Amino acid sequence: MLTERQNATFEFICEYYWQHGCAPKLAEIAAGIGIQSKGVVHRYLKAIAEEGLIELFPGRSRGIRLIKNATGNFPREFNLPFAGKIAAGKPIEAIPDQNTINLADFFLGPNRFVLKVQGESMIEAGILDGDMVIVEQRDRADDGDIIVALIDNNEATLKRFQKNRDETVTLIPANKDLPPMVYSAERICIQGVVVGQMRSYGPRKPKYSAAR
Amino acid sequence: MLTERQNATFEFICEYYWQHGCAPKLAEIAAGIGIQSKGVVHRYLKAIAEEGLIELFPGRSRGIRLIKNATGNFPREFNLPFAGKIAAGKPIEAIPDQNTINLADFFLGPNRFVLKVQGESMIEAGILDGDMVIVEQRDRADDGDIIVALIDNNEATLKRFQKNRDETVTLIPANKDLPPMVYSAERICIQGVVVGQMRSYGPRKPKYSAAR
DNA sequence: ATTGACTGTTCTCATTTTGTTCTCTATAGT
DNA sequence: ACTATAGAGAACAAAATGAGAACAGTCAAT
Repeated sequence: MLTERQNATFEFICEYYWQHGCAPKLAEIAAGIGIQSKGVVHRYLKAIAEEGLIELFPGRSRGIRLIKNATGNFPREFNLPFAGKIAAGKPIEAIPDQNTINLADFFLGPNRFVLKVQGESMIEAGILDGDMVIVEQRDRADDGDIIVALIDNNEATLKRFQKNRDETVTLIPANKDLPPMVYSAERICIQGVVVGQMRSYGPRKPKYSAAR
Repeated sequence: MLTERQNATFEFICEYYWQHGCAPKLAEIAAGIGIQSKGVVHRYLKAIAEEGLIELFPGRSRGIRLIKNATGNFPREFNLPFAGKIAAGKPIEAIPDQNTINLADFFLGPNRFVLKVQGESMIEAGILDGDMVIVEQRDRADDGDIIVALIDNNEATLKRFQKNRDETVTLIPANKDLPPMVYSAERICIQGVVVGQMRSYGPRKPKYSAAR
């Protein structure tokens, strides 16, 4: 169990990590939690390491590695170089002031989960069989949103949503072969709204990690 | 675990790499991080190589290859809850032992960058106007791969790749309105292969104060 | 092939920074 | 009084940083 100051130290380290992408040095931690002595910081670090929250590399500068995250800190280092726009017939056009793209901003958010899509009902909206969709849990949607809906508390489906005036809703597939369906509002339970979509090509199959 | 200056060195290399398309030489790195000595730079390079972030080709000029991008130093979790499969007409089917999906495994990798797609030439492959594609830098591709190609060192394009017997290649759009194009192999320079694709719906319309 | 400029590699040396270990003091709470 | 927590600060060893010289391999031009 960490003491109050040890906890403050740990949170400072997490935040520093999040901002800088590397561990702070002792003097920085001291300044960050409002004390002068590096020696005291070192004492705290040993205690935190004892708890298993961090790992220390003795003697090394910034020799701290986070084992567990403080709540809510997203890794800022989840990004890829952003090369610009590609349009048919033109050279790749760089976009100034944006040379990396942060996938966290792109996908992460509260109350989101991932579903793997089976079937081709949304193929004309660019959602293919096997794609992943990121769904934000909500109980209402706007017209035109792609939603995950439960019909009669039984069938799940992925369709475009449209609310009608007469207390009915229409679920519209993006597939010429499938007709839009009209339901009375009570039969439809909105599970969430699709906020993102992703697909992985190539021999490398998407990996899943079991929950800890 | 990199030190502060080693990290600065590494970031400089990454930046230089994506800016110039090749690795910097030692003197350039030295100037870039604000020191005089090539020897010091070399010491840093060995340390970074030790961490597995770059690969060194001894003796060669600009003999540095990036293994990971600037942010892949330390492992962090990047997970979303994985709810299972959704297929039309069935309940959502949970997949045992796959409760979270790791976006890092899905998308991150060496020599990858992101392009924003303009135009609808790949629309039937589920790549829409405005989508992002993750491209892995490579100079060769297999038949059927979706590649980023440079035609006559000028035009960039995103097409499906097919190698023909007679030293030509065919670039095939996924759009009925556009014909496949045949080029002599010398005119085509493969920039990379699409390994992933993603799309973000929104940004969400201003939220009206919805009474839940 | 030979040359010379360039670039990477390997050293040594000096300096600064940083982590580590101490001792000492102070404050609360049982 | 005793103990646990907090903090200051000194002293020291080790790590990190940097300069620069000397050498060797690469590469392009003659």
